[in-house]
Amino acid sequence: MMERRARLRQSRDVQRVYDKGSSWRHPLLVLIVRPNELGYSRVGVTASRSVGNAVQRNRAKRLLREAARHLYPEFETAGLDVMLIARPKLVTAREADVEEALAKLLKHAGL
RNA sequence: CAAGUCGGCCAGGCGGUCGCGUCCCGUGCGCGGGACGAGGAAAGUCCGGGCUCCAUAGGGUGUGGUGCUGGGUAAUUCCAGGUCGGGGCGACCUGACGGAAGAGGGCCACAGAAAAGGAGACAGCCGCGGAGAUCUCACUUGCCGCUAGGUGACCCGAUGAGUAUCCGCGGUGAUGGUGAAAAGGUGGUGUAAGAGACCACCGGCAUCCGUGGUGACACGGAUGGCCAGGUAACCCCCACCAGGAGCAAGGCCAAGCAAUGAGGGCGAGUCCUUGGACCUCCGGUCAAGGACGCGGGAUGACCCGUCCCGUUGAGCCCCGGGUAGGCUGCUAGAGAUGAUGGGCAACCAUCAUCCAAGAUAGAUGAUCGCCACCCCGAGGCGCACCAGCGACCUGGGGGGACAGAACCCGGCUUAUCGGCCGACUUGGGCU
RNA sequence: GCCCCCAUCGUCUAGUCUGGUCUAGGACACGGGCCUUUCAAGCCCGCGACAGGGGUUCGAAUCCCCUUGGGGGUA
Repeated sequence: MMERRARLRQSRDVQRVYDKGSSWRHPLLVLIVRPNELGYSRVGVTASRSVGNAVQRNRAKRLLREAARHLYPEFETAGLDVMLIARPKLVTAREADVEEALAKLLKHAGL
């Protein structure tokens, strides 16, 4: 994943994004975005029980991180807190498909 | 060669590119380099322990667990060996059975006569008592007939017969049927009919003795009463074991609120002694101490007992406020590998060498190439009349499971594409 | 992560402790019929479940074990 400061790690940060952020959906994943005041962007990933067992949840989160790592330069300086939520179909997807889906969502979000 | 049994092992490999976590080194603080980085089940959380905190005079009653035997182990519901029962031709698998004649209670639906301490008579069989034929023969007699004979009446007599049958009383557990289960089996004696009522043999049980074994138990002998249903994964009895919670345990730091709280409610008292002050000087109020009682807490299931606190405030409930950040625990351990020795084995002892994940919105990933492995179908080549076969060659397509450490171990259970190795059994063939 | 609890017709439940009378009962829902001009209500009939597997027992929704799926608590 990216370096530590570019991750969303605190429970309160995640909760703030969930409460106040704007969301965009895709069959593979959901994107939630909220501006922060740090001058750089942070990314968090999550996968609920509905995605599958522990192996499948880890796999889903790794795919999301990998896609976010590749696209991070696109929005690094935008100063946003970004949450990526895995959906069940993500488990069977390829990394390139995930990256494409994330790019599409970021475009919709105006980045 | 075929079929099978048991045990062990692996969980594709190599190399690029881009990344992640921990530690170490260097640094121009931007970063660079190096080492290490999931499993056999990491899973389910079903057992057992370590570790941490809380508690810990004692006694009793419970609750939960275990249950052939002696070992192994830190410990177990685990493991290995033995014993017994069941299954299999066998290798082997599997189960527990402590106790139901050693305490007691409960339950055994339906069916069936009867379902549990010895009961019970539905049918059947038998005895006794009572009632009691049909029919046959003879006697008497009517009719028909020449005779032989036929047919009817009478209900006196005889026989089958006091029989069949019916009723009552009793005997019977052998037979039938019911059921998961009906109180040993076979043969005989016996009897009115029968019955372990008695006898012989067999099976099983109990007690005692002997031999072997640490023991469960096995083998042999004697005696006994003649035989005792199932269920304790129903209560229970016996023996043994178990204090409670869990790393979100626990410790430290920081931050923060009205700083264990400003509010509301509930909440257990009488007596005696002493003291001085006040009052309306009988007495009451106040302070200290004591007795009995009451309330609460600890003894983490309960009771007694013990200890502590409170009885103008212990404690409980409502309401309200704040933090949920960092460090530590955190990985060197019942540790791994090898050798030697002991033991049938599980396992143990000694020595040597080695250090091998520590994440915390939670690291071990993404992608590409090559080579192995498995499957599918195509072409060539070879064999073949065909069907087809092939361990050879060529180039394609597809597949690789179950699953992710979260304090750490030992087990169990469950999931799992496929592959390899070893030991053994049975059957067939060849030498 | 750890610790608990639960699972019965489409839904809510009774029965489970104390095994048999369970072919598993009830309510709502659903389907059909009667009634009504029609609808509703009412009456009658029907459909419909013991999460899965194994064991104990003559017999299991019930007792025991394993698995699966839900729910709750915990700084």
